[in-house]
Amino acid sequence: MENRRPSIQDVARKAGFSTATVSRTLSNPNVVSETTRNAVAEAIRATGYTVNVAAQSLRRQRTCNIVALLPNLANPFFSKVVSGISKVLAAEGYSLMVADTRGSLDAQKRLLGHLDQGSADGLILLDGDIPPRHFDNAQRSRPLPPTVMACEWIDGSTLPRIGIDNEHGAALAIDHLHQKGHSRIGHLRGPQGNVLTRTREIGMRDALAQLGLSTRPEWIFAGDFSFASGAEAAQQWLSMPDAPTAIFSANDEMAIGFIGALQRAGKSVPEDVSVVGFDDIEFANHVTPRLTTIRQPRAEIGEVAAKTLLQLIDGAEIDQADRQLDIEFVPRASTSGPCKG
Amino acid sequence: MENRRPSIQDVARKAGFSTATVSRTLSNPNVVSETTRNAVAEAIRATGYTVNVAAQSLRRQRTCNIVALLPNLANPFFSKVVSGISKVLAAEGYSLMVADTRGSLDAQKRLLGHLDQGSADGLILLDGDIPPRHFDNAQRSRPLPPTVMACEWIDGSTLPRIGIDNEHGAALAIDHLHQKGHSRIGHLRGPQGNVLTRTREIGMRDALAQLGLSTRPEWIFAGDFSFASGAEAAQQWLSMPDAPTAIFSANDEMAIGFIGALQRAGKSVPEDVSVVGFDDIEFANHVTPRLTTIRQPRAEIGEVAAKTLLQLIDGAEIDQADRQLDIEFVPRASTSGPCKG
DNA sequence: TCTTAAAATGTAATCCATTGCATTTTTTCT
DNA sequence: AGAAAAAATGCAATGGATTACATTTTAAGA
Repeated sequence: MENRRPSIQDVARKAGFSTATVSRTLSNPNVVSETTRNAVAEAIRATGYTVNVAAQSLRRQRTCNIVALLPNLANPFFSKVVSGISKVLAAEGYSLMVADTRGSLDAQKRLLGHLDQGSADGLILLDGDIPPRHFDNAQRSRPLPPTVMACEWIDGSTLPRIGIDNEHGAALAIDHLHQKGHSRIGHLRGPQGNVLTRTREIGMRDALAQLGLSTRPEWIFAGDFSFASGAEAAQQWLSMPDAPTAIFSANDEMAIGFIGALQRAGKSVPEDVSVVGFDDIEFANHVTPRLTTIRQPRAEIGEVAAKTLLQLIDGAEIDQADRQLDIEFVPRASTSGPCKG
Repeated sequence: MENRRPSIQDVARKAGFSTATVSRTLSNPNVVSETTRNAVAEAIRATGYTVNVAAQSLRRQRTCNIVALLPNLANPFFSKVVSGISKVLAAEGYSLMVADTRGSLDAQKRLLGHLDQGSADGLILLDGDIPPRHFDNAQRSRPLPPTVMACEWIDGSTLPRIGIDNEHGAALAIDHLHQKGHSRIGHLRGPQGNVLTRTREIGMRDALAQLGLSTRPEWIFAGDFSFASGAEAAQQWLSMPDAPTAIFSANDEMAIGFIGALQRAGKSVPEDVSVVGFDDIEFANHVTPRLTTIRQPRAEIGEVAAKTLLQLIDGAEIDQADRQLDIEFVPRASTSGPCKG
């Protein structure tokens, strides 16, 4: 009672050919005769053979696995990007392995092991907060596998990256608020040190300057991209004698947390304060008031990142090291002129 | 200029030992002498060696990969479950591969290939809508790898499953509405054919019956777990002469979509209609009104599923084929007595 | 010190598919 | 029909790590 999985040997024996021929039938059918092709197909059916991917990877020196490193799997922003990645990879016969970078230190270490172990043919990096030395070939004992960054990026790195023009996005938000008549504009920041936090804030300040406006230090609220941090900012806003009439939030979740907390305190949006978010997560279109925001093509970012990586793996040169996809300003109901209420 | 990655041979040569000893040093350090251990460690450092996982998998006949099949990666409900899975697996040295089951037919097929190819040591199934024949050993050419189901499940299958008592959850919602004084209670259903849809609806009907109540066919709104379908249901509700005063929604997203659409139509919740959701996704606590719902321990479901699978892989017998984790009723602001407004 | 057990290490087979090269078979052309 | 070219197939090495079994070294016991 043989109970191991059938190997290519079993198929070869049953079909009456060598393993070489069976292998060729599978990977390059048109070099074998039709008769053989049929015989092999039949033997495969009879044995229930499927290729052993470990052996295949070992011999071919590639795994057809791609690793995506992301800060937080549970975050709906990323999950849609990953969904786009997954779609493209699946279509090309690659499998996607995902790994949270924010786990225990131990997990973090094991994860970085993927960079060395040859467990993946390539890497998609969605977290800009990983120590850059891991990605600098000069400091590595072994060259980095093909890698692209998406959404976030590591400063100073020359890895290709796919994302959007965050400063432009911020400018769209500010211009809109200005057009609505606001001049007292505050900002709900992302986490310290994050590249998105930085560029969105810079974009905001530049846009304000362009319009001859400026913000005030106390109008910049600390946040970390979470609902809760938006709600905390709302408390500060409420206690402020001289609060801004409009807020540009570095992402939608904080904007929604902010609005929710204000509403619970008896304020209304946009009557008491206008709010613009960033990302256009699905939820933004279903809260009340519907959130004015900047749309990022999340699934597309994932798709383009995956395609770029596959090109890189195939040895192509990437012409555009910093590919910026189009964003869109989405006016909805969370903004109006100041002092309407 | 040798440019291939260092293998265990290179380490062995440099350390002056056989590959067997190097291998043992790595996988079972206490069977080699301390001197050797140090020499090997030094050689590893010098060469920059890391194990080749393909070769290791081939020889050991296991990959340390786990595949999770889920209907939709972009769904925030699942992403938190996956996050829990990922956490446990990472801690045990396993990698997680994720695959959307709802892609092209081609993708679907390739995905099911994971069941055969030995590309994974085990499988976590989060989608109850995969044709059962793929999971029935009697109909398969090869026995299924160790598999557990989480959240959803396949009817009639004997695979171990980790989830919650959905009927009980529904009953909690109904009891609450009844206590608030509602007797005209409607339901926002999940997608047709889904096991969660079915059990939650049954739970609702049973609970109503228990209370001597019943619902009406027109009070059962079709849905598919999306925001949009909740919003559509709201339109129907608005046009209804004899609408229910309370709605139990099969998940939070539909509940939120429903509430948002009502608010845009000038109605308010809970004054015009009370709403109870299901799941307690993070959003639920940040919308206005904050959503009364049934909390599922999403991360914990993922963790328990992963642990159970690892036990199964280690050959343990699973005593509880249907493990139900505790749920919690979370009263918030979207429910009140009827006709308050 | 000699014997025996225990510890440490080495040898070589094994896991399975792929592929360069050699060989055989078939086709084509004169 | 015979020679040359093309197509089909086979042989055997290869990828890298693991491990049963054999052998050597060290430690323990008498």
